[in-house]
Amino acid sequence: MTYAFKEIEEKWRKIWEEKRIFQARFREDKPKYYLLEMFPYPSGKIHMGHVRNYTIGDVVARYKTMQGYNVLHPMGFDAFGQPAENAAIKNKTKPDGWTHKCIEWMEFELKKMGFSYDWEREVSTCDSEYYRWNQWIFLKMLERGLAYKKASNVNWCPSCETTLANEEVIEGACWRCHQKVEQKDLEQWFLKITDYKERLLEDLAQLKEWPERVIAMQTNWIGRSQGVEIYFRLKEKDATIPVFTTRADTIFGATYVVLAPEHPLVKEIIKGLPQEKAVLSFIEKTEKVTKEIRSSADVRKEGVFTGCYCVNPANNETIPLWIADYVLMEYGTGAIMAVPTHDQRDFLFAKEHGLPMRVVIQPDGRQPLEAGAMTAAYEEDGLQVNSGQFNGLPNQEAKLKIAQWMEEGSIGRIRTHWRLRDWLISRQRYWGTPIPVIYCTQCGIVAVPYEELPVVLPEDAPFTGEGGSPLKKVKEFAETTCPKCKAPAHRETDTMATFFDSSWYFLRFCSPRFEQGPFDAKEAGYWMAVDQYIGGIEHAILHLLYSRFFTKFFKDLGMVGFDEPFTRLLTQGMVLKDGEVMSKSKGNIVDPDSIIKQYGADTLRLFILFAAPPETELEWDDRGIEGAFKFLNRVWRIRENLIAKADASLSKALHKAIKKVSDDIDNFKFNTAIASLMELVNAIYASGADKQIFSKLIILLSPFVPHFAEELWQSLGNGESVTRAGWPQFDPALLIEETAVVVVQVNGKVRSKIEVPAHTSDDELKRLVLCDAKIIQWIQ
RNA sequence: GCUGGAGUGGUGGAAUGGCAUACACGUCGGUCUCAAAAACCGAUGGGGUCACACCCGUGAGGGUUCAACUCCCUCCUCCAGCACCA
Repeated sequence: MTYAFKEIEEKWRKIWEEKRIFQARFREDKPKYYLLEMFPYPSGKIHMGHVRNYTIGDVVARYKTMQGYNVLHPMGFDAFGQPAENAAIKNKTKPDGWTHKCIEWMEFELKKMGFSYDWEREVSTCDSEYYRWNQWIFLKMLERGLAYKKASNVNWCPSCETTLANEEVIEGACWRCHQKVEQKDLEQWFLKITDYKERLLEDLAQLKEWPERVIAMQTNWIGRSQGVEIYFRLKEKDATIPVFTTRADTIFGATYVVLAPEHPLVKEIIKGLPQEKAVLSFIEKTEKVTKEIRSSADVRKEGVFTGCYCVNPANNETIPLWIADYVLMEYGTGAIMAVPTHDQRDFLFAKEHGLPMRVVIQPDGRQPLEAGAMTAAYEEDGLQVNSGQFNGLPNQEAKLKIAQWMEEGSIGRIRTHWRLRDWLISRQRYWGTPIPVIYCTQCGIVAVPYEELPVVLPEDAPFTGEGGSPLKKVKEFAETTCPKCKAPAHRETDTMATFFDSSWYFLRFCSPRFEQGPFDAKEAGYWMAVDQYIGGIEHAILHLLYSRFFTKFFKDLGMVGFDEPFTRLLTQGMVLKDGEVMSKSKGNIVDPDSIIKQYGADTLRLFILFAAPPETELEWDDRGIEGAFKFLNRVWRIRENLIAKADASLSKALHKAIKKVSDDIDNFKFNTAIASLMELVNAIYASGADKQIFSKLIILLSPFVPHFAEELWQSLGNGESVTRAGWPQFDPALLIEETAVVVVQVNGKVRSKIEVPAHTSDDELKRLVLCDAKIIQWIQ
């Protein structure tokens, strides 16, 4: 017989809901704990990734509650976005209806897992009561010059028919549909995240409880690099080319300068030169080649001589000016000084085109380099040569000295360069937050007045799936009057990127029905920061960087008093089947719902926690789920075999387990926490448990398998819900062993084990060891 | 190329520098049963032995240490992120 999980789970879920047992109240007198899992996109069905993410969070939430914390554990939906729109096009429905149906169904599925959410705080980003605050935040940014519109070359996904932020382009493809991203010149809305680059970088140091790799990824993404901007004057022209370099120490080895084909100066300086035609045709040729092909490593470096010369400001040498496709307009100044001897790319280019080379750094104590004989650039450290007054210095030292020297002589400037670009937020799509701006022929760009928010997304829009924002075609929406001069005007018809919505939802959860602002500063002051955030690694840059940016913005507005929104971060691993990510196309999906039907939610929760540590990938295993189910039944049967008074040794085993489970949950080692409970259960099978010990076991199990634990807890007559039971304390006295097994090694090899009383003195121990028969034969 | 992480039984995975392989799956054996399933008990890294003893063993090779999966050095392989970033 197996336990009746279906009835049990339904029964307790209903009772918990009726008693509003997970409701979080603003109580400044109590220590708080804000536990948050990344809210889902309402696709309609939950998958194993959700189950894993939310089960991990639920264990911690329940554990912290039982420890006496006032826990905030909310849930909501990241409900704007393209899938709803695509579904609408396909099924000829409305995104709104489709989304709400999905939310309803997903809520139902999440509830079946027994997660301890305070559903009264639920928010959906597609509700105007939520997105009006997106608009409010946007206007605040507009006021401060942090939101601006500019024409530029932007990422364009041809299949989603919309622009994309840099962060949304993964290996040259759209993060959502994996189509190749193109470049387009468009006028778009940007957020000036670059104003916060220093703080976004520096404050990473505060995030001591974030995974290192996320810190590393963000550091890379922000991409600070320290160097010098050096000015190369053109010969016989009135122009100067600034180049950026991190290797000022190699300036005396710069034997030519290279511009990116798109460099604005190019067309101007080649005018009338014999090379003009060749240069123009080269530019045309590179334009056709996509960015992706250009940046692949094995492509030959192509280029062309401009016919112009410039002057190396360090040694006043006249050097040629080239154009090459390996120089990128979007990094640095779009121009480089080429040092073929000490940069591998320059080396290849110089070899290809027969350009001069000069060694300026010699390896210390090794065979000196000779430019003509080199087969690769020498990029390591060494001593300066051919470098005027800097000869003989170690290059790292020279790097600083040369930089200072150039600043003093006004031939260069010490500069810091950043990789981070401003965040492109306009999307040519319908299902998102309307950007609250009006265009007036008289007044230009006019903000929608705060009192007119929200700018509501019209319910009806034509979804043909053919080009352009659907909102453009909704006259009642697009046509309006200017708030300033009352003349006819039209609205912005682009909507905001959905990452805008999710950049502050954690603040909304603190006071989800607040009407005077995006959140109540007082309540947010109590609940924030999020003590523990849990979600997928795919947001390591995107969502996590944007949320950090928003938080700093709110701090500047005086709305919050902290710099960072998420104190501790856990990124959970993916759920695999047969070594591959579960996906429809591979047909290897295990549907959580079918597992719940067969074994119950508790078994699913237990398996997913036990099978692997949370940060690593988890291989789905049907036999493993069977094992989890068997374990629960094994626990279940203890109740029928309780004895009057358990052996003292069992009490010790229990206290050991209490310590182990507590420590392990604190450190997210759910798999070993469960293993220690299995050991305790094995001990109970060996010696028999009494009601008191069994009750404690149930408390320890309850964060993992809450329905199961609640049923046993109450059937033992323990009264009030196990969720209110209080986390057990272990008695340190019981953890002290009376005897210890001493392992005796001779020359590093285990030769004997002897059991001695706990406080045996060293001398006594030595004596015992030396007369141990097994040891004697090894110490001759 | 740079950055981060990983490599342990047949499998998922444990191990503050101190008994490598906890716990589970699988397999084998036993109890119960006419039988099977379930349940319960036990065995289970490799070599070796009737059985012990003993030897080998945490990707490879060195090193530190009385003692290394763990620390240091040099490699290899795999995963992830970024990448003609000047």
